[in-house]
Amino acid sequence: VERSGLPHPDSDRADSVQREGRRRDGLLTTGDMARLSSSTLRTVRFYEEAGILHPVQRTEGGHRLFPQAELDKLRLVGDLRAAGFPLDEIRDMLAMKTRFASGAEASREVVERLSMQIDEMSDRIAVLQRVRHQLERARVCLRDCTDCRDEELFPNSCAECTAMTGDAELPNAARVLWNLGR
Amino acid sequence: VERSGLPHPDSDRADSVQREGRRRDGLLTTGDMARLSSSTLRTVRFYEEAGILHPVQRTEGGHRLFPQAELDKLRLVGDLRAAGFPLDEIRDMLAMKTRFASGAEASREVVERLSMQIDEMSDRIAVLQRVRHQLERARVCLRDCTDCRDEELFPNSCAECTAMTGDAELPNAARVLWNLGR
DNA sequence: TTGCTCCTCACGTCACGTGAGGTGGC
DNA sequence: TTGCTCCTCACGTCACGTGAGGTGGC
Repeated sequence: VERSGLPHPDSDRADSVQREGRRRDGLLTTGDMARLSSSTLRTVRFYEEAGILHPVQRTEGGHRLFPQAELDKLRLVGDLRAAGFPLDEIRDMLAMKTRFASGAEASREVVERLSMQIDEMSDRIAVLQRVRHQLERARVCLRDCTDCRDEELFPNSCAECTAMTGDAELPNAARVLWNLGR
Repeated sequence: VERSGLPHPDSDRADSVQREGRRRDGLLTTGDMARLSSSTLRTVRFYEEAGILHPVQRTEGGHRLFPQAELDKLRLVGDLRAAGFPLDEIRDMLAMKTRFASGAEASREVVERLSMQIDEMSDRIAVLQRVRHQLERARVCLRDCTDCRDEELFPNSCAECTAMTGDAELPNAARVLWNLGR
């Protein structure tokens, strides 16, 4: 399996300058890129093919060599992918600055784009929190059944059990997981 | 385009009993399922093929008919998919109760599974919050450039600008989006 | 010289989207 | 009878995973 190790702490910049890149010219191999971004060799190559990463050069043997800035980019892309943004949008965003003639204009556009993405992320976080809360409520309901000694009701008639009927607002997850109708 | 309308509010159970399903026998068509779960016809069919949804019957013409409980299931599956869980895991979870002989045992297993999923979700929420915070910090940095009137530095030498060098802790997103090296 | 690393195809996977062309049901 | 709804293939898509078979570089 082609995999990378070690998570990358966003902190400790000082000695990471020493550790990042084992080559004396400061360039990074595909493997360095993968390890230092917690991604994979395949992902680095795929992102190059997708026009997102650009090696500064290749060795005679065809090995890619990347500058440090490409590692920073890869880390950002990884974060944005984890946030759920598609590669097309990410690529477009990375090229934004070059599309405008003045710093003021570029800044306005990039800031607006960032605002939209921040809002999207807030929406996604809210969805996750809502679903998590539903699972938490379901867990509370079903924990009561840990003491169940009933051999009559159990598999198919749990809906008639007092443990279930007691609570008026049964969360949907509990109803579905416990095969209560309705 | 085969799409469904209207988001489903998790609340108002009372009148949804009337609105859900336009048929007098209380059964739901594929289209009803899609609309009432904010998914699509394709998704409903795909979930049946995947062994997750089960129509109670088909009409002579081959139209699927689902009971209300399958709509509840579809809604839960939609929530869990939005939360990032793979279908295999969801299917397995939906079948959990049937795999145990006693209610106590089933409860313990389901509760433990829910706990793991809740923890996973908390991790994902934490990641999203971290990335969102990074984008927010980048936005603050780059907003300063909205007043940029410099025609010398702009596209390529922003790294030398006092607006950038002033702040020691430039977030990675700002460095990458503004093409500052390092 | 020996490994470990990196290379290029190329097919597989997951969860659907997107038509094409045809029938059903109130 | 006219639409709108639903049907079944079947190929496409996105972001990689996963080998197979071969070479590079300290």
